[in-house]
Amino acid sequence: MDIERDRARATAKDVARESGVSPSTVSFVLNETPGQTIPADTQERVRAAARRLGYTPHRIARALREGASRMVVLNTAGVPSGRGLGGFIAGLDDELRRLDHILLVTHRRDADSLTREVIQAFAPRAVLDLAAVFDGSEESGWEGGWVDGMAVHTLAQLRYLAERGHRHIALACPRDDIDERVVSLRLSHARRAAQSLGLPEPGLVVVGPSRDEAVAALARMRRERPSVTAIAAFNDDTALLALTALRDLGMSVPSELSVMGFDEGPHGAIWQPSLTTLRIDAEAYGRRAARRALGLEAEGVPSDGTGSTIVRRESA
Amino acid sequence: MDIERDRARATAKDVARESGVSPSTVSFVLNETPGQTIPADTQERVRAAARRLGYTPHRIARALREGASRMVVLNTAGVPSGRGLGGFIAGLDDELRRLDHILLVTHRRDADSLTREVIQAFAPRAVLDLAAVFDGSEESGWEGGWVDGMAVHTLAQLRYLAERGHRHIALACPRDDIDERVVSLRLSHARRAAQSLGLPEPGLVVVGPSRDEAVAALARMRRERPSVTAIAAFNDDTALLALTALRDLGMSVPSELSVMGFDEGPHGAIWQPSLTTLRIDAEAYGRRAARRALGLEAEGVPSDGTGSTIVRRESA
DNA sequence: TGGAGTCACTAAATCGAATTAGTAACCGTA
DNA sequence: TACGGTTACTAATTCGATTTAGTGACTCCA
Repeated sequence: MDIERDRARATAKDVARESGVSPSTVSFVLNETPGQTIPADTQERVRAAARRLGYTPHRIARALREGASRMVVLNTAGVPSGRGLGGFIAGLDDELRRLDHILLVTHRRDADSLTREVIQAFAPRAVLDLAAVFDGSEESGWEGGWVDGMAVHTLAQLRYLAERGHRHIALACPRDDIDERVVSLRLSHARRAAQSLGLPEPGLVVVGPSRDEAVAALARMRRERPSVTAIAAFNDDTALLALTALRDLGMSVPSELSVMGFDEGPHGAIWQPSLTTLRIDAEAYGRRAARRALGLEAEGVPSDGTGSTIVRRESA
Repeated sequence: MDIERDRARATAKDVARESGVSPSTVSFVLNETPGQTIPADTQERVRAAARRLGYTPHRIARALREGASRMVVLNTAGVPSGRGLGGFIAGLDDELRRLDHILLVTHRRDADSLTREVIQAFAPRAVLDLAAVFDGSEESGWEGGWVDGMAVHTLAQLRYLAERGHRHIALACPRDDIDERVVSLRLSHARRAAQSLGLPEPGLVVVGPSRDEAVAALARMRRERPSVTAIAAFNDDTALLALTALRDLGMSVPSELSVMGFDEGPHGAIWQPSLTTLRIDAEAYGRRAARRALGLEAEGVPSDGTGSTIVRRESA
């Protein structure tokens, strides 16, 4: 269980006493407060004392004074968890840590209550809500970030299929606990991508949530749009469900129909047939999101289409 | 991105002014401080003012005063994420919320640094580290909780196989990013379960991390322990990898070898052959863990073997 | 040599809630 | 009628870091 209690944690006052100055001076030295003139030897004395006592600022006290904790909350509710999200979180976490902030992740579906609660509770510097982001709309502050990256990645997915000769493509999207906004943003990206590739408007198949429903949906698609030769899935799990349904229908992949995943997950490699998909490296986007959340300039982070690679396997 | 800032949030002082009493009285009323005698009409005046102003206590200030935030941190690093974990978290979250605490989940692999950092930063009431819990050892404070539940569930898994006539069972465990301690605890549970069922000591197959390695491991098992007729996997993903490897080896499941998963995940149902597994309802354990973390009596939570059901499908 | 300006600091206020130590006013009773 | 006890509150302190407003001591230039 690991409850750890402060065993007489050192405060700024302790450091002050130890180094023979006032708490104010300790603060000035340790925070390198601009406009203060403190000689190098005093600074060294203070720093040494802080080190000796193992002083770490009490962040709650600091947060009370500053009016906000050095903390960013990310709510992932409703966003599928492929490798891309993992990378995004890793990048975000790492960059925030570098900026002396802490990332905390929540899984709440009801983003509203979560957001309000956490804000009330801890006054984080920022609350990032992935699902809200996918509203696609407007001034969410994420432009150029992961979301625009998603547009580029979606283009890469469709381009791969187009290059292999597919013109009539269907978009497979899930109906489970994934947030609708996320799905519809991906769809609009896909439509635009198809257009820019000179493909006809792609159709839509909703696979799931159950296996039977997936089978029914694909059978219907087969009847109503027999020209479709490839399926671009919303994510790997959707693709796998589609593969299962196609097998149930006795169709062979990829000879009769190709299937392509998105945001590589762990199961595609061991499926039968194995799943062709797109590996997304979202770490850089995570870093950028971190800087943006703190109101810093995001520098040196790629905003172009790099960061995704085709994982070519059997299904497409 | 959703940064929300306090737009002039009401403080206890505001409530005091509004209701014509002192901040102390406000605190007494709203916290129902024992030993204070405040007439009902005054109480009502204070509460009404609080309501009118939309007052919510500033939790950072409260945390500074109390020495700990009303918050519990759960680190899931290295624990596989089947449905069981999800349920555990849901139960934990819900119960903590009921107790006016907030749950925050982190994904850090290096639990140590995480723990230290978060404790320093926010002084949570408790930090739960699932991986550490699985050290299995001693006084972790979790006895009787999810971990002991795991022992019972493991027994249920092996019993199902035993009842279907299997005597020589191999335990399949993963070699990926799952914490070793978790794996070894499950193994010791499984050994004890086998013993209590009167089965011979079960063997061990390490499947993975790659498909090729899984194939090699199962081929070796086949050679060296041909009497084995069933595999009890560490979790669903391990089971699926084993199924894939067996297919690669041209073996048929379940006629030549049965495979059983653990802690039902989403993919087993759509696999070929579909995966027989165990569904774990860990929500009750989550609730119990919540109360325990806050030092309360855990009441009315099942500690016996209820809370898991066999999901019978094709593979075993 | 006196006034302005810098240096090297410190005292005190602040953030918001909780809590300890009081303090008037009243009530009963010895 | 004076004393103890309760009622209904309030003032002041605390948590720990940050920050504003100072304050002596010294330097420099006129």
